[in-house]
Amino acid sequence: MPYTYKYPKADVTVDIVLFTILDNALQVLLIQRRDPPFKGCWAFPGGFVNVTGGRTKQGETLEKAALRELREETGLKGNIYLEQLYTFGRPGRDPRGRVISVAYYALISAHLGANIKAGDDASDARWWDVNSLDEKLAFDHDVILETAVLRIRGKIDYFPQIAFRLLPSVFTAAEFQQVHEAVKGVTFDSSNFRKRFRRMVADGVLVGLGLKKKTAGAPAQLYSLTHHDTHDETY
Amino acid sequence: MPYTYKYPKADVTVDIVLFTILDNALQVLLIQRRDPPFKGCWAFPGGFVNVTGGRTKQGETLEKAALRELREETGLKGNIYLEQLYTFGRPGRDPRGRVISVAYYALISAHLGANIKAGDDASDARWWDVNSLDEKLAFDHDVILETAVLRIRGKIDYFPQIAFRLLPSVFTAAEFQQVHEAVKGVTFDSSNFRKRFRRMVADGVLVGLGLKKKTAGAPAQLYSLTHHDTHDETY
DNA sequence: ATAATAGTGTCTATTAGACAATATCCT
DNA sequence: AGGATATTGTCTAATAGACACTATTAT
Repeated sequence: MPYTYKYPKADVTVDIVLFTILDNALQVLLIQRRDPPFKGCWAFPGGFVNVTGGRTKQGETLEKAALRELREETGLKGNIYLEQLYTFGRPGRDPRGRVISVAYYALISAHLGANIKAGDDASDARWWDVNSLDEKLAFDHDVILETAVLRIRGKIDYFPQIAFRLLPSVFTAAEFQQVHEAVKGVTFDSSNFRKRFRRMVADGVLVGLGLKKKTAGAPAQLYSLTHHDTHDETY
Repeated sequence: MPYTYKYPKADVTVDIVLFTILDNALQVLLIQRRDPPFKGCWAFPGGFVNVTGGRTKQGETLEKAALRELREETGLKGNIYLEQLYTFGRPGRDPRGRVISVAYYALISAHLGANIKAGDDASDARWWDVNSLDEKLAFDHDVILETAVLRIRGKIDYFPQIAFRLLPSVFTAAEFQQVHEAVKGVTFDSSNFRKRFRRMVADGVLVGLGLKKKTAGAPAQLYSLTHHDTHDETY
C-alpha cells in the first residue's frame, strides 16, 4: 500500500551520539553498517522516525524515536538521558534521497556501556576514543560528531550534569576531575579543581557519603549527587 | 504528477523567530495567517523546505529555505544572520499531518526592521513586544518563542555578537547597554556595565570613532565593531 | 544654576590559576 | 622509610556588584 502525496517529501531520521568515559578518555559508540549505503562503514545508531497514523495519530515523537533506535541498536535498557543536538539536512548527505536527520546526544556511565551489543542492522558495535578516531564515518557523521563534542565541551562548564551522567552514582573527587579532563581534553590542577568540588559540596549539590574508596595512595572519600534536582534543563 | 513512496513521510518546514529592539524592548516579528490552519492567528514566518530534484539534487539546504521564507514573507533584502535554534516535531503539532519544523532565530537592527511588509500568505505582519505578548499563537509557536528567548538570553552573556546584530553598525555605550537590558529583561548598573564595555575597547573588539552623538545630556562617544572577526560561531 | 546624561573611581567579595605543603595509606 | 595519592592552604590576578563621584551639554 503505497503513500501518495501532491508534493515530494523528505525522510526524517534520528541519529544518536552516545558518549561514555572509558580508560580516562571520552569515547563514542559507533555501529558498523550491515547494509548500503555506506555498507561496512561506521555510523551512529539511528534510523527513521515513525510518522504513520494518518492526520490524528501522526506517529512517535522525535525523542521517542531516538530512544527506541538507541535501545534497538545497542541493547541498552531503561531511560537514558537524551538531548537534542542539531538538525542536519544538507541535500546530498544521503544518496538515497533527501533525508533530514535530527541528531541527539546521550551520556552513560562506563559500567552501563560495558554490555553493549550490536543490533540487527549492524555487523558490529563498539566504543571509539574520540581523540584517536581516524575512520571515515558514514554520511556526514563526522560533522555530527564534531558538533556533539563541541557541545558537551562547552556545556560541561556551566552544566555539571554532563559530568554526573558520565559517572556512576557514587564517585570520588578525582574521578569527577578525570571526567572533566576527558571531556575537555585538558588537565586541571587538582588543587584548584578541588575548590570547585568543595563548593558543590558546600552548596549542597553533592554529599560526602563517609565511605572511602581504596586507591594506590590514601583512600578517597566517596560522594554522590544530592538528589531532588534530577529535573534539570537549566539552559 | 503525484509522488509515491513505500513508506509514509513527514513534511519538513522552517520557522524563523526574527528579533529586533524597538522602544528599548525585545520585539519579535509575527505574521497573521491568511489561510487555514490557524487562519487569522499570528505565527512566525516560515514554510516548507524545497526537497525536489530526485536523488541527485534533493532541493535546498535548511538554512537557504529559512532565508528564502524570511525574505518572501517580510520583504527583507540582503543577508540576514540565522542560527538554528531547535527542531520541533511533536505529533499533532500541525492538524494537516506530521510536520517537522526546524526553527531558526535571526537578529536585525531596528532601522532594518522598520520596512517590513507582509508577504502574499499573510494578511498582516508586525512587531510584538515579547514581554507583553498575550496572543495565542498558531501551532506550537508559543513554545518556539520561549525557546528562542531563553537561547538568546543565555547566549548574549558569552557571545556579544547577539547584541551587535541587534544594533546599527555605529552605536554608543548606552545603546549597547540598552540592548542587553532589553534581551535579558533586567537593568544593569551603568558604571559596572561600562567596565565590560571598556574592556572590549581595550581588547580591540570595539573602536571608538571619535565622533559624538547628541543626547539630552552630555554627548556620547560613538563606537563600532572592529571588523575582521565577522566570521563567528565560537560556540 | 539645574536637569540630564556621559563617564570614572573605589571598595569588597568571589573566583581562577600557579604553586607549596600536609595527610593518609600501602609496601 | 618511601611511593603514591588525597586533601588543604597561600598568594596573586581578574572580575562582578554596590555605590560615590566628576564631566559635559542644553535650557
